[in-house]
Amino acid sequence: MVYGISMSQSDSTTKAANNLHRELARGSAELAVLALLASGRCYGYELLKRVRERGGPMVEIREGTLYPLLHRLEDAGMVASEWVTEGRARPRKYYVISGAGREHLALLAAEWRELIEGIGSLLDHIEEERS
Amino acid sequence: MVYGISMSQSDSTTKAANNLHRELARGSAELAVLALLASGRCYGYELLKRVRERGGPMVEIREGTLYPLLHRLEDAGMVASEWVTEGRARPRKYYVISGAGREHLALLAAEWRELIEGIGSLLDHIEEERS
DNA sequence: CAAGATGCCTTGTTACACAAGGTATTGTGT
DNA sequence: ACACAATACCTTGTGTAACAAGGCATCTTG
Repeated sequence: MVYGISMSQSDSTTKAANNLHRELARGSAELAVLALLASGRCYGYELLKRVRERGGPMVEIREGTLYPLLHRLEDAGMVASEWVTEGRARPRKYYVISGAGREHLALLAAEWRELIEGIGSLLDHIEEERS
Repeated sequence: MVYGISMSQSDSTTKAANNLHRELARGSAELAVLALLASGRCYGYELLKRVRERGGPMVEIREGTLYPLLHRLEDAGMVASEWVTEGRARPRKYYVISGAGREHLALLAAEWRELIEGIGSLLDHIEEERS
């Protein structure tokens, strides 16, 4: 009505409410993957499982997210990859973090801490007002 | 080359490294705005200043981000708006958080805590390996 | 022999963040 | 009087990550 958009309110409301939690975790996939690779080399499918085990419900990574991410990181020189065939198993593409990758991880982790602090201070503020 | 974009690799590398910190903070704008509005009504320009003061360097919000966000929140019923003209000053559009907005804020805050925990457990894990 | 797990990948869609631009008023410095 | 910054709202176009959905191929299990 105000902006002349031909969309019912219930639709936009539902959409907004359902999808928003995805936005919060945006960009965290990169931090998660680099953090895991800092512990040792992994192949893609392995990363998917590890994130699922240790990352909790908000850090889920899908295949359609992970593989393009790994390719971006490799193009940027943050990781290197290597195909490994063990015995009769299917070939796996192992990823290893590079020096630049570790530096970038340190930067990302620092920014992550700053973000936590910033949001935390905004959230703490409501608590004060309400008490 | 890979994506058909006429961009040298050094450019794309630089770009990736520089812009990634924006991705981490993605989606946090909504949480920040709702948190501020939970303390009391605000107008847009005021929100920009408050986030700058209390949000820290990672929670910066630009005008081109804030105003569409407020409109989305209003369309979704999370906030209500009201034009107020005080004396001879320029009219201000005040936003007030709604009941649904508070519920949504609580949900977002809970998800935020889960995200912190998940990423935290992944980051702690490297510390262990390296010690 | 079918179905699921393993393991890699891509294309198309969606949604947000932002740079850049616009409009208009008020206050400040010279 | 005039320029400039601050106030205060807004939009369009571009970039990009996340994802759903799909594909390919092998191995294991019922």
